[in-house]
Amino acid sequence: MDTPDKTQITPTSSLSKFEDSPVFKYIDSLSPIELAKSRQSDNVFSSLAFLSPSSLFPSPQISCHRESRFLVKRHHFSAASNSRVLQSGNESNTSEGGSKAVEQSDLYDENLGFLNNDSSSKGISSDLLDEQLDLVTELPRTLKYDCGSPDGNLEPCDEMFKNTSVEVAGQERSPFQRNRDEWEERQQSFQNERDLRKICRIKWSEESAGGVAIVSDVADMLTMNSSIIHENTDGQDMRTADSGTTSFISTMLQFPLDNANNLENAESGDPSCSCKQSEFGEPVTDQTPGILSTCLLDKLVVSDSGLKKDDKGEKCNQSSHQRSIRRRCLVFEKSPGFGLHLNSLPNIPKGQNPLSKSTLSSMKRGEIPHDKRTVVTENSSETPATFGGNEADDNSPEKKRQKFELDEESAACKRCNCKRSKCLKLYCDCFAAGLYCIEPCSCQDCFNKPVHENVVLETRRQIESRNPLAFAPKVIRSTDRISDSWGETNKTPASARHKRGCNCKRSSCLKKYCECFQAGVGCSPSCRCEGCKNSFGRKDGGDESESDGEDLEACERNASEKKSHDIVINKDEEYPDLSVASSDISRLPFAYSGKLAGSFSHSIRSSPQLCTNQENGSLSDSSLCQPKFDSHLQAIPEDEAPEVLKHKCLPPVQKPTSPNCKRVSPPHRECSSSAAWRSRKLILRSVPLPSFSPP
DNA sequence: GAGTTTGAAACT
DNA sequence: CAGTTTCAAACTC
Repeated sequence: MDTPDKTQITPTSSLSKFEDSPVFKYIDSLSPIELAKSRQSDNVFSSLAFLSPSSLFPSPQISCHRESRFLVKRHHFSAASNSRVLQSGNESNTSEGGSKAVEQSDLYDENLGFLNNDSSSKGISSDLLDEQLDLVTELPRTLKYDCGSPDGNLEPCDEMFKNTSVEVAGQERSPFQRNRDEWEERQQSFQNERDLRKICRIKWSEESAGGVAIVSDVADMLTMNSSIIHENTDGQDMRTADSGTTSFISTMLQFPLDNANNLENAESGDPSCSCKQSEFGEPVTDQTPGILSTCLLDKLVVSDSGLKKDDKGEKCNQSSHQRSIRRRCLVFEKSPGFGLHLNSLPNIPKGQNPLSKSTLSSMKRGEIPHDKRTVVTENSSETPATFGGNEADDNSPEKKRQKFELDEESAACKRCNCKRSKCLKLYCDCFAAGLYCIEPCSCQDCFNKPVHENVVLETRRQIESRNPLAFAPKVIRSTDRISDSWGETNKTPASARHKRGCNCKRSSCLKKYCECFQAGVGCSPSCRCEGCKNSFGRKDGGDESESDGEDLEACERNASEKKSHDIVINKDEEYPDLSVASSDISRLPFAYSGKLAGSFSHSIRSSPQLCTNQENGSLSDSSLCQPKFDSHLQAIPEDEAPEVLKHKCLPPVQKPTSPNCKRVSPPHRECSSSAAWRSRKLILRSVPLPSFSPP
C-alpha cells in the first residue's frame, strides 16, 4: 500500500478491463509490478492478519470452511472464467465483474452499518487488481461466515472486509449504487423464497464442480442474513438471529460430510449428482457449498421467524418447502436446545415434511443416496438445465430405492396419535422430533403447537434436564473402517447401531417394536434384548451381513417407513478416545443433539442459547452433540466421505474446550501473517484438519 | 377400526 | 438403579 506504484496507477472504474488492455500489459511489463504485487498481496493479507485470528475465526470449523472456500474460489478465479459469479468480470465486461464484487462489498458494509470507503481507496496497484477483486469477492462473502459466528463478532469481519475491499469499493461504488436498492429490495421481498431456492441451488452448487457458481447466491444469502441480524434490533430477533447463526454454523460443521459424500457420488456418477456437475466438470473438494446449503437452511429458520405462524393450517400437500422450513423454524429458533430443528428433522414422519426430503436431503447422505435423488427431484423444478451435468443413472438400485421411498413418503402423511400425553412427552413422535404437531396429527389435547410454545419449550427443558440425551439421536452410524466395540460386524456403510440399544423381550428384535430393527440397524452389545434375531445384526455379533444388499435395502426402507430416529455419524475414527467407551453415548463421539455436542455440536455449543440446555450434560455428553437424522436424513457414513474432506470438514475436536460451551479455536487456525495465510491455504488442501499443528 | 401386543418413556 | 406404570406405535384380527 505504500508503494509508489499505487498512486501512479490509479484504479479506474474498469480495472479489470484495464488490466486486459494492451496498454496495461505494456505497463505491466515496464513497471516493477512484481515487487509491488508481492508486497501488496502481503499487505492485503496482513490487514487481515492484523485482526485477531481468533476473533476473525472463532470457529475452527468455520475457518476451515472458509479457507477451503478460498481455495476453491481462487482456483476458479484463475482457472475458470466461466463461473457464474465472475464470468462477467472475466469476459468482455470485466469491470462489471469487479463492480459486482464492489457492490457486494458495499452492500455488505451497509448492512453492517459501515460505510468506510474513503480510506486508502487510492493506494492500489493496478496489477493487483486481479487479486484485489478476488479478495473483494471472496472476503466479503467468506467473512460473512465469521460474522455469523457464535461469537457474534461482526466487526472484525467487517474490518477485515474493509481492509481488503475498500480500496476497490471506494472507486467503483457509485456506478452500482443505483442497483443496490433494487437488489436489496429484491432480497427483502423474496428473502424466504430465495432461501428456499437457494437451498436447492446451493445444493446443486455444493455438488457442482464449479462451486464458484453459487458464490454469488451464497453471498446474497449471507449478506441478507447479516442484514437480518442487524435490522432486527429487538432482543427477540437478535436472539433468533444468533440462534440461527449458531445453527447455521453447526450445520456448516456437519455438512462437509455431506459434501464429501456428494463428491464421492459425483465421482462415481451417482444419479443424484446429475445436477452437480459444474461447467468445469471438475469435482469440488470444497465443502463450503454444502455448508452454505445447510447454513441457508438454518438461516431460513431464523429469517423465517418473522413468518412464524400456526402450523395448524398446514397441509401435507402444501408447499412442502415453505411449510417444512416454517415448522423447522418454529422449533428451531425457540428451542432451548438444539435437539429440535436439525436434530429432529430426521424424525419427521414420512410424507409429513416434504421439505425434509428436499432441503434436508443434503443432510441425509446416509448410506443410501436416496437423499440425492430427493435433491435432484426437488431441484428439478428450479435447477436450470445447465445445472444438469452428470445425468443420474435412473436404473441404479439406489435410484429405485429412492423413488420407492419418495413415493412411499409422499403417500403417507400421518403424524402422531397421542391421546394422553398432550404431545409433550417423548412418546409423541412430533415432540420427540422437535416438531410441532400439525394437522395430519390425530393427537388429542395437543399442546405441541406454536400457541403453546412456552409450554413446549419448558417441557422440553424439563425432559432434557432429566435426561440430557432425551432428544439425542438414537442411532449411531459408524464407518466401515472403524473397529469398534461391535467388531467386525460394523463393516458396511449402512452399519449403525442404536445408541442406547433396545430392550426387546418378545419381538426378538424382528418387529418395529424394536427400535434397532425399526431403524434398520443391527443390535449391539448395548442392547438388552432377549432372543435377539435382528436381521440387521444380532447383538451377539450375529449375522449382520444380511444388512447388505437386498436386506440392507429392505432395512433402510423399513427405517424410512417409520421414523428411524436419528442416525449419527460415528466419528470413532477421528475421536477414538470417545468411540470405545462402553456406554452407548460414549460411543458417539459427536452424536447427539440435545445435550451431546459432537463434531457438529461444537457449533451448537457455541450458542449461548443453545448451551443452556447442556449445562446438565457432562463434558463428554456435550461433546457429542449432533443433529439427528431420521431414516431419510441419515448421517453421512464417514466411510463415504473422501479422506481429505473428512478431515477438512470434521471439526478437529469435538470435545468442548470452553466452559461456556464455546469452542476454542485451535492454534493452527490462527493466521498471524499473510504468509501464514497463504501457506495455510495450501496446507488446508493436504493437511487434515484434525491435526492441530500449525502450518 | 377395535383390540392386543410391545417396548420406550416416565414415574416411583 | 430397578421396578412399575403410562403411553403410543406396531401389530393382529
